[in-house]
Amino acid sequence: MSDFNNLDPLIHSQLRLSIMSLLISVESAEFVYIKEKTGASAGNLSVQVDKLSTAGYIEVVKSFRGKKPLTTCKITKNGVEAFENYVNQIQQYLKP
Amino acid sequence: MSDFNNLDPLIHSQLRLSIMSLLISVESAEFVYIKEKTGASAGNLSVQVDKLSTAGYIEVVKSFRGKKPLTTCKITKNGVEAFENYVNQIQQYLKP
DNA sequence: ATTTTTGGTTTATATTTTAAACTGCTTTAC
DNA sequence: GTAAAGCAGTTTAAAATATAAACCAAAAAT
Repeated sequence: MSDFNNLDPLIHSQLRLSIMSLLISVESAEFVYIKEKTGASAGNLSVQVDKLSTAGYIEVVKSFRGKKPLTTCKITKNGVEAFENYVNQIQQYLKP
Repeated sequence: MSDFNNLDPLIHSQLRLSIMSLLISVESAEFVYIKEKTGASAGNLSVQVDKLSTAGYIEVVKSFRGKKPLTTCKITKNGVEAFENYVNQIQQYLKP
């Protein structure tokens, strides 16, 4: 069984993969920054950030900068693990 | 832009990725064989094979072995190209 | 001869993704 | 000062996808 089946579906998604691979290389990132970097719409990003957060892969903190709302995302230990797992698996499968 | 966006969505899917990565390393493969290797249900496999075929990524030939229907799949030149492209891109993005 | 199996396809349902519309506050323009 | 426009998101609804369930025709088994 060449099982791509156990590729974590929560990570295996265009946008969530972008988010995770951005967050893994950075201490934390603001919503707007992620939005710009990934090119996602605010709505889509909001939903996907929620999913990653619910899964415990990222931590989301809502605060304010001056008077404007500020949403900050940070990958969790679990998130790092899940992402590395995903990468290892897909690398394995797609090995030349 | 760390663009995962141009990861061909036709290939970026659990099952279709399985199918393609199986077909790329083999001259051709029978439906039943692919089904066993990937662990997919017949229905799901049928649909995804259709999509890859419609996209011109694989070629599907329906014949008979003895008296039983036999569906054979073979990756096309376009398919090889698309797959290699996909692999290169994701390798690039996920490079450690 | 009818039941089961094989090799699928079609259709319906569940899930996911994506975008459109909305909210609440702020700043700018008039 | 108040209406219009912007910013930073969220919620909801619609479109697309994936998956499974139901089905079909022929063949094999009982």
